[in-house]
Amino acid sequence: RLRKWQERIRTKDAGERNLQFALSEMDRMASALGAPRSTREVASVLYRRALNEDLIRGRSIEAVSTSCLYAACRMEGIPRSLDEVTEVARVPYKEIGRTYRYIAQELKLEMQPVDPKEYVPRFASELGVSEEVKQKANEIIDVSAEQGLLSGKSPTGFAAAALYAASLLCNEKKTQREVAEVSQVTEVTIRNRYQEQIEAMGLY
Amino acid sequence: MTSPADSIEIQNVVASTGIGQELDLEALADDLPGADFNPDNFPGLVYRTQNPKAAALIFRSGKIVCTGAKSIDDVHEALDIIFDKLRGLSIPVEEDPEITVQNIVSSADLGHNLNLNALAIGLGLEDVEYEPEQFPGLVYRMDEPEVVILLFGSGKIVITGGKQTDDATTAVEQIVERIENLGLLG
DNA sequence: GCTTTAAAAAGTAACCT
DNA sequence: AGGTTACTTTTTAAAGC
Repeated sequence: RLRKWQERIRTKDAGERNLQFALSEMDRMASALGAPRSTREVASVLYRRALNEDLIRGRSIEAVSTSCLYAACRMEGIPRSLDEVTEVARVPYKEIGRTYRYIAQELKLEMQPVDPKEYVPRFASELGVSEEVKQKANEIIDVSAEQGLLSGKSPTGFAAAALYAASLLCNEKKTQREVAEVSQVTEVTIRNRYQEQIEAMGLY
Repeated sequence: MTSPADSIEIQNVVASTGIGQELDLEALADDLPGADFNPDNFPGLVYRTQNPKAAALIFRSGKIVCTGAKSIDDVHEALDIIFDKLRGLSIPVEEDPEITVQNIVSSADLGHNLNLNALAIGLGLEDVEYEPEQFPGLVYRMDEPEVVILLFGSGKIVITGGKQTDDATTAVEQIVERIENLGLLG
């Protein structure tokens, strides 16, 4: 009886210690990603829910913490791509993706696909383009998505191409290389999405 | 009018069987030309047949997995070739070992582009996995028949996890009906 | 969970010319 | 800029770590 009681305390203490570690990890990554405090709070709520529903068994605290932060950014409408998250994480891309899908399913988060427009403000400010370019990029995204070009495409690449096209249309040209750098997408992908988008806009 | 069900093509059939006889894979690797055996990487010996094209994983226990065949008949033909090769090596093989089809992978074409974003919401986010950042296909798990369907923006789809030939047909009819009811097909 | 095998779908990426 | 190769997803059995 005493053993069980001691074990319970030990488990609870371990859980608390692990929770503190998870919270500090999420805080570290959120800082590195420049995510606001609200996002860290959402992420910590997700982690506590995962802990309460025993979703961490068989997975690393690192992977669950990282996935919660990735999900929280999306839920707050200020997504970080899996590539960006991987850069500040201590677990590989594939494991973050797999753990995120598991957590999202089990916690019934019913995550909507990321809207490429949600990447525009951040990429645009990193590129240092005007408000006009942002608006044009959003317009390009809406028009080409309505024409069915978005299905299956990476939201990051879609946003990157729209920003590249918008920078040309607004005479504030950014090179494909510059856009590729801030969006973590290859120039080949930007070129491919760009061609489809300007055709959709009737601008070729 | 051709229906999507008519576009179904079986792409791969996975089946398991066994010869009811323990095998010395090291010796078998030497006696079977073209056999790949790397016990450090994987416990099974890999043997490929050319006609029909298939790959067999042969285990020490005598159990065999056959994959890559384009039809159930091809699975039987490929395994018969392997059974005969083993017999030719003086390894006793039962007359007609039981062969169990474990998985059939098929492809089909719905004939219209799909708005995967709308489809994810329409089919129910709880039953759907659609993460275009990680993979361009929408993953839909169907209960009856119990198969997994991958749907792409082009309208092309993949049906996998079925054990019977008509699972794919039933699945395609079901998914077409669901998408039509959602007003998302063409 | 991982290792291996096959196959389709479409997107993205890496590498070479 | 283009082409090739290769990886992402799903399924499934096998024996063993």
